[in-house]
Amino acid sequence: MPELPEVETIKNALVPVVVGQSIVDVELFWQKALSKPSPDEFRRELIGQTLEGIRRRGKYFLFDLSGDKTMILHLKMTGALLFETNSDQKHITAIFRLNGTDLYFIDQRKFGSLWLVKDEQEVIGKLGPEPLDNNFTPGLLSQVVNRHSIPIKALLCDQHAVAGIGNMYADEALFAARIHPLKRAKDLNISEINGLHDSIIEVLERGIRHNGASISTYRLPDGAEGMAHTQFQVAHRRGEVCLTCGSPITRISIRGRGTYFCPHCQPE
DNA sequence: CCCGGAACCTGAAGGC
DNA sequence: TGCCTTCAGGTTCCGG
Repeated sequence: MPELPEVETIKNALVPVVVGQSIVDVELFWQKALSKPSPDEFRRELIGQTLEGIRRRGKYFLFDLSGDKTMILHLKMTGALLFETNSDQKHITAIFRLNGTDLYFIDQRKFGSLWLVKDEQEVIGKLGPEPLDNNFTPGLLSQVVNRHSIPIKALLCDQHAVAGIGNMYADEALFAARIHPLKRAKDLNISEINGLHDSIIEVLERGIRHNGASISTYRLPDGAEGMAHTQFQVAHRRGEVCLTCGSPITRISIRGRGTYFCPHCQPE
């Protein structure tokens, strides 16, 4: 599932290829993916514009255009952005035909979303801090954590608390920090918060270094798989043992999300 | 404030 | 083999 490292990896792969290209045509096959504006307006406004840059905020892609609007895209759970296609691609949500490349927005479960807006804040304005920015300090994390009494796992997945962390990397960060996922956020002490801060950065950066995790449908734009899942200590390791202590990895459900952890390394 | 559940979707996996 | 159910999890919303 695309989380911060996956979105960052895709963005970094797209930039050298598509930035500078102009949009020749836009085909939208799943209209419900488009939150704003209307499909006609979307197509009319995009055609002829140049892609001037791509940024990431949390799990969102922000496409800077030569006009005064920004196209925003979210892959949700099964979305992918691919160059060309391997002929039998199903589930095409949209095709962006550029003057040098065709960019396909593929989405098996059709949860992905698109926007074209003047003010990007109306889409991403409520996101929490970027965990890989310099301003994401232990003190900032402490402020966020102390405001909530929900399980720390649930808080890490809340995009309004910290942006970009999803189910997989939340489990990985908590394992690295040796914190039980059900521990109430505000019950974390200073040293746990400091450790969690460092662990969040560590697991996200490791994810990026390994090109993201191909647990599900995630692919790089050229179709290659990421390797970050081979580094996972607990996430999606159902039925396996902890690489640190040999205890069986346990799976519980927190807020309806599968949560993997080591009960020995992450005691209550 | 916190939680559970539903909704949006499809395909994979498991049970019988 | 095949039908049926459950599960997967990013985000939002709604009710208790």
